[in-house]
Amino acid sequence: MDEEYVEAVLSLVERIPPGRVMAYGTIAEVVGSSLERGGPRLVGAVLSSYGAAVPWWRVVTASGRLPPGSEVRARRELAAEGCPMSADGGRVDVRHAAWHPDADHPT
DNA sequence: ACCTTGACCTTGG
DNA sequence: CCCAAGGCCAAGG
Repeated sequence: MDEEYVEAVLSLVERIPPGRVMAYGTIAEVVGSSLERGGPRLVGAVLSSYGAAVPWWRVVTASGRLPPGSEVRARRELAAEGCPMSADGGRVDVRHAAWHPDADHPT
């Protein structure tokens, strides 16, 4: 696993504002556009192994599902941040919570 | 070098 | 809305 790629992913995840989320695939696109490699699955692998120190719960699947195995934890964190969720709280309302670094463009 | 696995994504039933 | 199939890229056995 490339140190460079891992760092790129982790630093991006750290930039996701509280209450907002980013999909694995979106991260793969952003990071991949500069490093020219990787895909959604690789992003997942990175967070799974090295994501403990970053707000990994702000990364969800394209359909708003929470990371398998850590759903309870993620759900609690997101709720505390006021992230828009489905009524049952099992999924994130991606339509309203999705965040993209370019959209956060500085003035 | 080949095959299997995985915190994925999209499309079709 | 849920489930299954194919495509995807890289890591591990």
